[in-house]
Amino acid sequence: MTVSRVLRGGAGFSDATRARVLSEVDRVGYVPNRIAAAFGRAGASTLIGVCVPRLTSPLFASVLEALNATFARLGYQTMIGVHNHASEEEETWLRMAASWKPAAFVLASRAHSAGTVKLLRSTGVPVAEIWNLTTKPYDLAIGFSHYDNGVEMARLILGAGRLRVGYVGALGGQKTAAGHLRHMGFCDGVADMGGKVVATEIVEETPGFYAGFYGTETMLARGAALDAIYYQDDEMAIGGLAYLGKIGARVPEDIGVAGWGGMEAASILPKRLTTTAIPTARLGKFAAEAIVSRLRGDPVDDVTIIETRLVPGSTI
Amino acid sequence: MTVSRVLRGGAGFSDATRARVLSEVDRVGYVPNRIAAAFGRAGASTLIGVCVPRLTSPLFASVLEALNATFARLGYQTMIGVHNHASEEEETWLRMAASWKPAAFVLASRAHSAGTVKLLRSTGVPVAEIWNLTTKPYDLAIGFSHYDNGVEMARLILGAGRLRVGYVGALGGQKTAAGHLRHMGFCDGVADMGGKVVATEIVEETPGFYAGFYGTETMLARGAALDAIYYQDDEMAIGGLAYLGKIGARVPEDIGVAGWGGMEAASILPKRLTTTAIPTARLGKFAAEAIVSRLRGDPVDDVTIIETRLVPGSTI
DNA sequence: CCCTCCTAGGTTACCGATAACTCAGAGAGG
DNA sequence: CCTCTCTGAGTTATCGGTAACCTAGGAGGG
Repeated sequence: MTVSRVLRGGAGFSDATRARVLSEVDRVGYVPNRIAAAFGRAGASTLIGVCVPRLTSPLFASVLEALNATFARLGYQTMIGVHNHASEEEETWLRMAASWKPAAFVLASRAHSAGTVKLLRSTGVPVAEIWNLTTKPYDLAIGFSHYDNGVEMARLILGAGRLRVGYVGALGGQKTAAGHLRHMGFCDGVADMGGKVVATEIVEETPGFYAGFYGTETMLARGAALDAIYYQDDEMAIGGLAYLGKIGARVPEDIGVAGWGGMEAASILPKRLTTTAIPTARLGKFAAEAIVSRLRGDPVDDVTIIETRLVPGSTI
Repeated sequence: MTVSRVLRGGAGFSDATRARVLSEVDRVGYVPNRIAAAFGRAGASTLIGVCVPRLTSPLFASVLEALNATFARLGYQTMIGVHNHASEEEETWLRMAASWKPAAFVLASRAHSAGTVKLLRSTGVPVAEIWNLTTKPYDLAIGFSHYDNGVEMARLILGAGRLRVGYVGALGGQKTAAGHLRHMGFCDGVADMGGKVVATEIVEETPGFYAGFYGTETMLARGAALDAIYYQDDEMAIGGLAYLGKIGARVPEDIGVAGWGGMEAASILPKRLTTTAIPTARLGKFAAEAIVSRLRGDPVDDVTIIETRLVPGSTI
């Protein structure tokens, strides 16, 4: 008990005892068993379950890196899950993760299955929903509105006098992803501004450079005359720019291009890409800090909007 | 005990009892407590500690995704750590992770501190060292030789008659990373082939598109005449190509370019990038399966070479 | 009919940290 | 000098799963 008290920084021991404990701990190389600690009292777990759609998306990787770094700094460990934009996979992972009795969950997904919500409720631990702001958060929500991002980009493009626009997205297996929300916001925004979404191409591929290249090729092959193309993300926009360059279309003179995400890949383009910058590291750090605050009983806002930034660039 | 036996698929119960247990488990929504299981017997843990240099590098993200997916499929959970190419950070993480008594560790780093090795030894669990093949693996090693990758690319470039070459890398904070090994292999390979590394530029930035762009600019500003440039990775090579395009240098006529990694970003280039393709998903899957085999007591090779593939491309 | 073996299922003890309780001794106050 | 309080430190019980052990009863063989 004295060792436990000393190591956890409590009270009830003298300075001499404290020193003796620390030296002995050092001598024998004692490492507290966190499994036992988490087992004894459920609230003592320092494990956090984090479930994201993919690890290979630059933006999610960045969010995860910030989450993990912040949790580690605050003394928590991250257990990861990947749900591939499928709510059943999220539920499967959650069932598994719940059996580890983590202190909290961080979920990045647009919607949860009924089973997921029931499971979360039965665990009773704090939950942070990140990435897309849901209308009715389960517990904590940290993110922004993808729909609004789409609307804002529509305003920027249409405001520049480009009325006949196209959209290129990628399913990557699922249409439940946040990109779909941006697409809907974009369409509504275009309609509001008196423009028209002349062409839409949603390829089956995983979002990425190639999907953007290929999607642009397919869409333009159908022969629509376009003033601008909005892409699901920057990587796709860069792929699209590569195709446009190949066919000799001048950007932004002949056609405008806009992406989303503010990804580093765009930094090498000769022109600055018109996009929406997402402060992924800030989002991850904030979400981790919010969860820890909640665990410590400190007051936390239920909903936190992470401000995204429309980057006008020079491709529109 | 009967419930435990049924759920873990053992013997010692009748079919009728089994059915009754399963229906009752379903009725009350019983979820086994893995913390308790891992606590009761140390060997029963299904937690795997995985430590990688970064989460935001496309290649490591891909390896991690494959590791995590394979472990999940085989009933294991992944606890992640990030060491930023610093062996002290790896040791700090390992000390923390060891207190969770994981079943095994997967480490992606070029070298471990003495404290790390001592800690690993004291835990006694299987360890897979991935990414770079060490000369003397601690337990299991799965990867390839970055040094040889550098030598091979030197042979390809010099074999194409390009004798005056440059190298552009990025420290990203640490020179202990595998990129440093490729650099050394490249230099040795160039010397063997009778060429000369005329210019070397190692920028302080994190490896990426911008580091490649900026590194190329800096290196060329020093005025060396070059036949080809070898980049630390494909993203840097793409950044370099962007700079070369900006100054009007033709590739490969005026100067050759080679990258490393076989990254998806290169798929949009008008020419196919000369590079070395790394089967990251295969590496991650294989490493996870090897660790699980070892945990199950099945025979496993201590050292597994994952074959990388030199992609001649058309930029040399 | 008895002995042995087998099977289905139950009982006990254990893992390590820690909440809650107990206790010894020192010091203070009357 | 006695009691009361406070402090440092020890003791007990607990969390849930499971290895190891135990037991009742049935089957089968001699």
